[in-house]
Amino acid sequence: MSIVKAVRGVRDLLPPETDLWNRIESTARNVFERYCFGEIRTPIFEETQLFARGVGEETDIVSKEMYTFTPAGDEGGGQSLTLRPENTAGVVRAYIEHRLANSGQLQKLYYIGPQFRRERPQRGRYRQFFQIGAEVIGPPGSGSESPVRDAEVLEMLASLLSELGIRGWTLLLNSVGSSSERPAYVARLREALTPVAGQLCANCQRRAVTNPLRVLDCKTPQDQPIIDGLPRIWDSLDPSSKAHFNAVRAALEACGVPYEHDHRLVRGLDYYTRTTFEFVQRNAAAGEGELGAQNALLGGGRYDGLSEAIGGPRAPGIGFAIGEDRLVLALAAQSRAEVRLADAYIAPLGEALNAPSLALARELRASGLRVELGDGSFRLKKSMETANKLARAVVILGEDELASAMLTVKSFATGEQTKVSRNLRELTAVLAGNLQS
RNA sequence: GCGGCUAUAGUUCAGUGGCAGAACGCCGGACUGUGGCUCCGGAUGUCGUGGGUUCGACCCCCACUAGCCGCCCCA
Repeated sequence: MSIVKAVRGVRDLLPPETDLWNRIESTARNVFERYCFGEIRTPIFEETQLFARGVGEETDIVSKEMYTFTPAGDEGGGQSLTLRPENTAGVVRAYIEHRLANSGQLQKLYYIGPQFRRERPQRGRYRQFFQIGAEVIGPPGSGSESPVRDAEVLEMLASLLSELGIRGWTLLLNSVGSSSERPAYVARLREALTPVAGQLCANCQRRAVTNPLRVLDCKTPQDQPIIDGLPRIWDSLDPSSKAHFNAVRAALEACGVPYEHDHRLVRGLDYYTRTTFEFVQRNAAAGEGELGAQNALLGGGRYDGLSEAIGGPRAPGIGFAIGEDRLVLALAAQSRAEVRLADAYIAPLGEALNAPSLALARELRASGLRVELGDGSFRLKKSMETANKLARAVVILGEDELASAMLTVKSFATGEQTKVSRNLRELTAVLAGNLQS
């Protein structure tokens, strides 16, 4: 019989790597708290409609990457459901459904959780992947349209990456204009491409027809002079979009967050308007290669029309999604995960000492120490070997110790062995002292 | 979805058409109450799965599966 394995593109996360995941998540929660965001948890699947209308029917995500299924039977049978490929649409759906607009206030929400896309897996890209994201959304009049919200979110991200210890990131910033400016630009771009498309690489010849914006992403060196000569989206923006963008820049400069205005940054989701951004790690010295072709650590932007697209009231907003898998890759390259040693390993000498040893472990653990418990069937030598692998100190509990109420404690750091009375206060003092040395 | 590379011990990897290997890790050894370093010994295994060629396949061929790299796209 063949062994059942995890399906393609998904994986198990095991200790000690999960320590790193937990550290990333608690750092993110901590930062979000300081910016007064609250956590939202939306369902892992939604009506397929939500993504079709929110993310965009023509995007790759919706047209070919979704896990869509139709449950058979009972109530609501036949309804098409989809594992969420991203979380912004779900958050905005919840915003509408719970009438959060009625508070009149800005809503600041963050989420951490798995997302699902059926893409070809490779380094830094999985079919179940984890995103840490946040959204700032609110009705007109709540200030959700203000460029200071964009800048605040970007500044928060810069702080988060810095607190996580991510080095060598670059913030790429652009404006894709409003939902009316962008189609006008695409038309101009298409027109400009027509005479020169024949000189571009094969990829771009296809893109020029299917998705002209993507031509701007081309990395083929020979194409660069031609692409540089194409019209810039900036020149298609109206004065208010330009003013918005300039205000974001001014605020970033005021707080010292470095960025690059990347005229070519276009993003794949239909709902983006005005500000779009990515934080990429492409500096060789900071470990490029760890992320492979997936050098985007996070991406996001403004989505002033999303709520209306899925049937809600006008509710401009801005948000981002961090690829947690990629943060882990970037951080793992900087420091290898290590198994954390226990503060003490209790070694019972003989099975009769198992019970009193568990009682001792309970007390030490209750007082906050990390304690491993041995097994009385082990010989002392084996207990010592095991203890040395797992803990900083060993507490020996044999017949002598039981009779005298004096435990034997040996530090692996110093090699010193002492007798300590079986007293929680004294024991914890000795073990805590050992952690210092 | 398309293209390229890869799959051997728990891990990282050698290997040859004719007995399956190294390092690390693991277990054991004097010692029925003492770890780390060293020494000695041991097991590592359906050589990814299924077919085919051959007297004989871990090796050659085909298919499948998975991983990695790239494309597309994205976090």
